[in-house]
Amino acid sequence: MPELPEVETIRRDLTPLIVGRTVTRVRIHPGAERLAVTDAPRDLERALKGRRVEAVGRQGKYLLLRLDDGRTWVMHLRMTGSLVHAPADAPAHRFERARIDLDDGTTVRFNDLRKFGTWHLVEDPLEAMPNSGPDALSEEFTPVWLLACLKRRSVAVKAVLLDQAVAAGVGNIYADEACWIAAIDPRTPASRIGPTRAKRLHAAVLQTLHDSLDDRGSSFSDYRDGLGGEGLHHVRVHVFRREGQTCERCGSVIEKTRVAGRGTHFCPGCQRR
DNA sequence: ACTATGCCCTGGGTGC
DNA sequence: TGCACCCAGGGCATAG
Repeated sequence: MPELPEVETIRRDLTPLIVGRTVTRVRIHPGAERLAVTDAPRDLERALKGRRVEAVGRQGKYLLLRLDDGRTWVMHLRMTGSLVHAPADAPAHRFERARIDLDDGTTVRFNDLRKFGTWHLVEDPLEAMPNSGPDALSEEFTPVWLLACLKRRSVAVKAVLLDQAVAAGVGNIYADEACWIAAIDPRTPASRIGPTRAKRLHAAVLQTLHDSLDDRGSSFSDYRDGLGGEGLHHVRVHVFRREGQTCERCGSVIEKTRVAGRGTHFCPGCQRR
């Protein structure tokens, strides 16, 4: 599940390897046609051939490859996607869905078990992510903004954290982790969170994202960094997928439930409504 | 405007 | 061993 720390790790890995490189060929493999959203696969392959990558950016969970014709190649990895830089002769991963050849003889492979990943080729990145709000690590994501978002919603606080219009880049892992760090029950109605707890929750979101970034992300299942390696953070989480284990803060047994349609992990002892 | 639900997709795990 | 079934979930479409 690549969320903000995982996508940012990939961005940092790929930047020195692909910026300044020209795409010599793109192949979207049979069965992966849905990867190409804005154009038919063959058209997208043609449009990308010969383009030079000027910069690799990120907004929330989207990776943004700015090209020399001014357009942006917007990629989303969804749950099981990865982008791995590899030599031309490296064997294809079992779930390789597309391959990008570069002018220095290297490649980037797009691997994606569940085929949920998307590629957009657009003039303006916002076309590909119309519902994206402030990136969770940007200056626009502030305690005041978070409080305002919480105040006007009746759903669970975790559902608000998962809303990409509120804090782009936060997904299921880090929403659970942030609620634990802030000692807030993820089921709490959002509008009941006051200024004090909103400030605490905001700090918790930043903390969990930075902690994971320091570990190059979490590899619970399919996530790989830009070099094919695993992240290290999944062994350092506080609650995510730790149901039945002991809470390190209060000793209670961590529980799992469903919130906003997502598996949700929390400590019933120290996370308060 | 908000909220809930289903869809996309496939491997891995479970139970019989 | 085989098979049916369920689960994982980000973002979007749709319905209420």
